[in-house]
Amino acid sequence: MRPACAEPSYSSAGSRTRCSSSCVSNGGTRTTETIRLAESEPLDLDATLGCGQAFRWRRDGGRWEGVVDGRCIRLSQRGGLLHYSGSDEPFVRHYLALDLDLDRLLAAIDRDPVIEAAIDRSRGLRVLRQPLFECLLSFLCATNTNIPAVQSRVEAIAGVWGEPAVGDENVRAFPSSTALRHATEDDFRACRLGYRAPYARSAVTAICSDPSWEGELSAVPHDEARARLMALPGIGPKAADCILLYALGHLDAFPIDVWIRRILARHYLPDLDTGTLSPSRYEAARSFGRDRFGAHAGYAQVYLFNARDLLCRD
DNA sequence: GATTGACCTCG
DNA sequence: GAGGTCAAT
Repeated sequence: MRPACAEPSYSSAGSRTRCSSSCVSNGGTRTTETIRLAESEPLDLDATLGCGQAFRWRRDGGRWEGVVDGRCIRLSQRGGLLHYSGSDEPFVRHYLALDLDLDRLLAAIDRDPVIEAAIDRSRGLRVLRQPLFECLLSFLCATNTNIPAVQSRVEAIAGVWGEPAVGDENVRAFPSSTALRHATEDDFRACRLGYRAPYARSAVTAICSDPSWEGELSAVPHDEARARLMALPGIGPKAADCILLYALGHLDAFPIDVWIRRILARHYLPDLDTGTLSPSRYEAARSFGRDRFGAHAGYAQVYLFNARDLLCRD
C-alpha cells in the first residue's frame, strides 16, 4: 500500500470550478483566491514549477499559468501568500504537496555539505504530484532532447487530442490514454516526437489494452511499478524513475540523468566520471543515491539537479 | 554483462 | 549537443 498520492481526495469543489470557468469566458475576470502559507509550509513556487519536472507551466511576468487535470490554473507567490485561480484550494495544496512536512524532510536528507548547499540554493522546492498518464508520455518524449522540445511535443499532443481546458477554452487539457487510442505513429510524428513516435504509439496501445493498468500501477509497490513502466517501449530506467517520483509518489526514486551523473561523479562517485552508463552502472548510481539519502532520496535528486550549475562548475 | 551507434527535432 | 533508449555486437 502506498500513501495517498495518486488518488485524489481533493475533488470536492466542482461548483466553484464551474463558476471560475464561466467567469473567464468573458476575457479574464476569473476570481483569484489566496492561500496563506504557514511558517511550517515553505514553498518556492518558481523553483517548483521551473525546475523541469513538469512541462506545461509558463511564467508570464510574476505569474505562472499551466494546465493540470484539464484545468487552466494560474499561480503566483508573494512571500507567504500563494494566489491561485482556476482551481480550488484542496487541489492546489495536493498538487503542490503542501501537506508534506518539507522542513522535516529536508533535515532528513541533509547528510553532507554537498546536499546542504543544494538545499540552501532552493529551499521550498517541492516535488509535484502529477497526473500519471501525462507524466508518462511527457518523459517518453523527453529522451535525448531538451526541455523546450519536450514542451513543444506535449503542447502539440494536447492541441490535437485534448479537450478544451476548464477555465480557458483556448487551452487544451492533456488527453487521456483512451483519447489517444486511435492516434497513429504518423500523428505522433506530426507532433514532432521523431523516432519516439512508434514508442508512443505502442505504449498507448499497451496501456489501453488493460483498463486497470493505470490504477494498478498506482497501487503496486515501487519495484513492481518500475518493472511495469520499463516494459513499455521508450521507457527506460531514467524515464521510469522520473514517473515513479513525479507521478506515483515514490519519493525514494532517484533518476540518474546526465547532470546527476556529473554531480555524483564529482562529489561522490569518481568512477562514474567516464564511459557509458550501462544498465548496471545506472543501477549502482541509483542505489548509491537511495542509500545515501534514504526514503526521500528523490527530493535530494531534485535539489541536486536544481543546483547543477553550483555543483558542477570548476 | 558491457559497449557501440543510430536516432527526430530544436535552439 | 541535449535531462536516453533500443538493437546489434
